[in-house]
This record gives sequence, structure tokens and C-alpha cells, in this order.
Amino acid sequence: MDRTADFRALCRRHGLAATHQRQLIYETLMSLTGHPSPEMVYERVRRKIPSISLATVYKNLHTFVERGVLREVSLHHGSLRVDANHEPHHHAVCMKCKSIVDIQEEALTPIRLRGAPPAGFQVERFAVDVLGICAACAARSHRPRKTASPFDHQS
Amino acid sequence: MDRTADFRALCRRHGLAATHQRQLIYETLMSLTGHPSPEMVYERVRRKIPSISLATVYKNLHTFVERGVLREVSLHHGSLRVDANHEPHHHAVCMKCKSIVDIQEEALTPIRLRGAPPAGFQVERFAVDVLGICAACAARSHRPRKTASPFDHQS
DNA sequence: CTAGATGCAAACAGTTTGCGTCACT
DNA sequence: AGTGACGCAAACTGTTTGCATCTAG
Repeated sequence: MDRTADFRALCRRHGLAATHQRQLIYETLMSLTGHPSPEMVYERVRRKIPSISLATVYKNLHTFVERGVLREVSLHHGSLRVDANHEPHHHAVCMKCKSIVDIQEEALTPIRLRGAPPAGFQVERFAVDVLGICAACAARSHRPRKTASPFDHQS
Repeated sequence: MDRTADFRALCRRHGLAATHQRQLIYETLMSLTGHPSPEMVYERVRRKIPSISLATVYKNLHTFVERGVLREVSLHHGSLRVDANHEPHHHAVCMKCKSIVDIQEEALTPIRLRGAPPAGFQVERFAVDVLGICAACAARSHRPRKTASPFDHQS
């Protein structure tokens, strides 16, 4: 199979063992247009490899992200975060410590759709995350200390 | 107290009972510049009301969101979502069913920072979520059927 | 042959729920 | 007085981990 050859090449390139389950997980991911949850991937792969475990799916998703084969759709801050700012605004999010800082709407060039949105999609608003590394984390990575905590440098 | 009067007015406006714990939760939220986790709010409020329970914090956060006093910083899709698309792109996210569809970068006007980012913040990239209601959910709300599932209409 | 991958089950973190009691209005 | 809020503990969901076994290279 062609597919298999491609996948083996991909694995070789990223220093990964070309496992049957890994291949199915990867191909399932690629075959779906959306961004399926781990559960959903698990369910699909299970139709081909009934003995696969959900933990294997999780381990592989992380492996893929670590090795740069995939990226996370959006960083999850790990818990419910709430916003008391009623002005339209956006967020600067630190990719290391996940701290979130508000950014005024005017700090960004105005955003508009150029073409049509996906068929039938009713646009409500644009939410922009400016992703990067915050001052505290940048400093930390020069003279590394303890593990970063999201709240070391919150008011 | 002034604060207390303001808070009572806010509650009256939103049809909520002006509870001591509710007030402390609210004021804690407002006093922090960042977007603290429920745990963090709990820890802070506990210094003033040691008997408060974490469940109360959660209940109030949700109440505040329902009543429009607060909004969620960003919708959490509830599970790890992964992206195999290596082209720069953005996402259309349905606020009802949380499905995610890729949008080409060129479909949006280019985004740039106008002023300086927050002090010392090293910008890496912009992630835009176009928030709205997808076609399937819009249709569903006309002739409502069963509960929406994020995957009813994924490939 | 050996490092790394898998599968299982148990552990975790964050969040929600049910329910009896209590407190705003 | 009555509705809604609180506090507690137990339940749940999504995710991670430890470990014995297996397999790709």
C-alpha cells in the first residue's frame, strides 16, 4: 500500500516506530474534515483494531504534537476561565504558562471576512488570541528556575 | 459600604440574591487583572469565608455567565482537539455544538498589532476563532429535534 | 536484542449533582 | 414564608500513569 509507505516515511522522519495502531490513528485523523475528539478517534479506530485502548490514542496524540506532526487546535487553559471585561477585546495568551491578558480591540487591525463564511455559518464575532511568550516566561527561560506556574505573575 | 451597594444593585438588576459569598466571588474576580481559575477564586475567597465550598464558586460562575454578568474567556470544546493542517489557517467554531471547521488564512483580512504588545510579550502568531452558529445548528433551532451533538454533522 | 509501544486498570483533575439545611427578599 | 443559595459528599468526564507484555527496528 501507498498509504502505508507514506506513513512509514513520516514516522522515520520523526523518529517514531511505525505501529499499526499509530497508523490507524493518524489516518483516521487525516480522513476527517473536522477536529475529532480523542474519544471519537478511539471509536473509529476500534472498528479496525478492536483491542486498541483509549490510552494509546491519547499517548499517540501527544506524541504527534510533541514531534510536530500535529498541533493543538487551541490551548486549553485547563480550567474554566471567565471574563468580566464587557468591552470588545482580545487576549494575549502565553504558550508556556497559559496566562491570559486582555488586549483592547483597537490594538489589532480590524478583522473582516473576505469571502463567504462556511456555507450557512452565521458569524457572531471574532475572537483573537495573540499567542506568544510572556515576559515572565521569557525571563525564566534565560536563567531557568523552577517549573513555570500560570499564576506566578498574576496580580 | 459603596462596593456592597454596587453589588446589590448588580444583583437586583440580574435577578440574583445578593449573597455574601456571591459578592466575594464577584469582587475577587474583578480585583484580578488576569482570568483566574475557579480553584484560584476559591482559594482567595476562602481567606475571607473559610467555610465556602468549591461547588459554590462553580455554581456562581455559571450563574454569572448565564445571566450575562460574565462570559467565558474561550469556549472549551470539552476535550483535546488536534490539528493536522500545516497551512496557516483559522477556525470557525459553532457556539452551539462546538464543531470546528478550518478557514483559510486568506479568508480573513490580515491581522497585525497596531501598538505594542503587553510589555515584554513575544508574539508568535494570531489565532482567530470565528464564532457563530453553524448551518446544522441554525436549522435545528427552527424545528428543534433531539439535543445537539457536536458530531451529528461531521464527516 | 532492546528501546519504545501497547493494553489494562487504577489514579487524577476539574467539574457537576443531589440533597438537606440555611438565608435573602 | 417561600424561593433560591449554600455546603457537603458522592458521582462523572476527560485525561494520565504505572506496569507487565509485546513488537518494530
